[in-house]
Amino acid sequence: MKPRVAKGTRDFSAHEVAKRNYVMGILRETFEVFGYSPLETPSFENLETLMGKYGEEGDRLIFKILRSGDFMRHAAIPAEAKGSEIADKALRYDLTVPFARYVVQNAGQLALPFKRYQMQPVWRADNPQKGRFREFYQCDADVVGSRSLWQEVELIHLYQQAFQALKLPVTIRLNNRKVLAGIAEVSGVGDRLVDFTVALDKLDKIGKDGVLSELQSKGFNPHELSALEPSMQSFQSASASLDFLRIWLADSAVGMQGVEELSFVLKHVGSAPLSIDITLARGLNYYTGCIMEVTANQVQMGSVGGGGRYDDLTGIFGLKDTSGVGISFGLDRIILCLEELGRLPETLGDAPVALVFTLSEADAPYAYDWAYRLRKEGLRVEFYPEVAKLKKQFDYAEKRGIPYVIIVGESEREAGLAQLKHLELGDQEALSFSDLTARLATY
RNA sequence: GUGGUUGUAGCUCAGUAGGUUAGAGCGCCUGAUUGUGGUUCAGGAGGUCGUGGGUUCGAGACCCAUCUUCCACCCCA
Repeated sequence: MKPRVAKGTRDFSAHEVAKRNYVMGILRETFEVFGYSPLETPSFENLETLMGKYGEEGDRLIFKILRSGDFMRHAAIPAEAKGSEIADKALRYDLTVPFARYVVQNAGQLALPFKRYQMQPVWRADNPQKGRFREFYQCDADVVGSRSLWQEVELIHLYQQAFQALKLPVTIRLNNRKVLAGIAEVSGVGDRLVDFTVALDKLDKIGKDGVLSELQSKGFNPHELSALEPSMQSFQSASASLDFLRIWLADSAVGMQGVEELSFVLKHVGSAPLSIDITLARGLNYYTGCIMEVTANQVQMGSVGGGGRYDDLTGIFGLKDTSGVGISFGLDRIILCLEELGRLPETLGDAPVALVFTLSEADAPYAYDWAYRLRKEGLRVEFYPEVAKLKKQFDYAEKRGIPYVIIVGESEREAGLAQLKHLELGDQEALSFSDLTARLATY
């Protein structure tokens, strides 16, 4: 059997972990600056906690975990066992639903509004593609217990500040589910909102004709199609699109509310790289108010983040009237974008600064003692544990990206010094312990 | 879940209309060089050709299944 990682998963080498830590560090810092506290939840939840929260498509992509022991014993008809009969747990699909579960479970203790951030892997049984994996990290910030639109403004600024710190130019696209509901309402297709939004969401990809023909195949009649057509135009500016919607949706209470919400956010969001996009729909069906999506400007990649407001999420777990709004960063895609643009810092080094050579069994204790003392000084030092040819030890240091080599042999031992050699420059010097420490500390 | 694509040495890849012991470059190991590498030279190790069936006198090449890679759809970070 050839060893390999499971489909859609990856190993992370030291270098890749360093990149991930760099991005997560910036995100953590930003989250905390904005007043969010960390939370971690289990890798898997009870199946019923997750099922039905992500739409029909989402249910299909949830990784289910077989019951332990004789997992067939609950199946009424073993030959036709249903997933829920032989599996009772599932890997988390996102961080939002486990968060909602946590909020409801601890409703009594939490001070509202409750703000949390969470950075953990999630799993989806999807087919892999560019920037798309079956195990990937999400980094979320959510707040529950406040209907204030200032939360939306704040989250947009959080996006702005985080991506600025990451040096990744992005565009935040903003829309509101209520606007979409309003459009459907005034067009007489309020009962088929989902079909409409799913098709509309593809406008930038398949064009107006593509959207129309998809709607047609879903059973929309010509009259309805022409009623919906105004939603597929492009606008000069955000204010122009809002002006248009105010007239078009005047007869729809929900639509007008959506327009007012958009214009409030727009008014207070200042210089953020924001664009109103009434074709933005997003699939997750728990969103009820504002929805947003972030795309990198110079990289061909799916979205690097998304989020929105959900009024009923905790309602599913029995806690009514608790509105929430949150955003998500796609860590893996962000790293891919930064790599493509060369925006990752070069000093992500994790390697030791020096490798102490072992020349012979007799020299080893003295050489090791140098490593021991340097480590007590807090220096990252590696000790070569075998007696080996110098060529081999040099090659090892080279391959690991270790800049300095320390050689302590018989003559150095007698002098109480060590040779410090810089691999790239090739220069070498016999130094005392304190001089050597000072040299490495300033590297 | 659907459609296409990929899989040969540690890595990148050759392998012609099915025909003896499957090749190259890089890397790796050993030596020239018993305390100073990166160059050079000489030698060497390493492959159940993704896996399982099938066709054939004969399969790395052809057929089927399955897994995997990448891409697209669906959907999404």
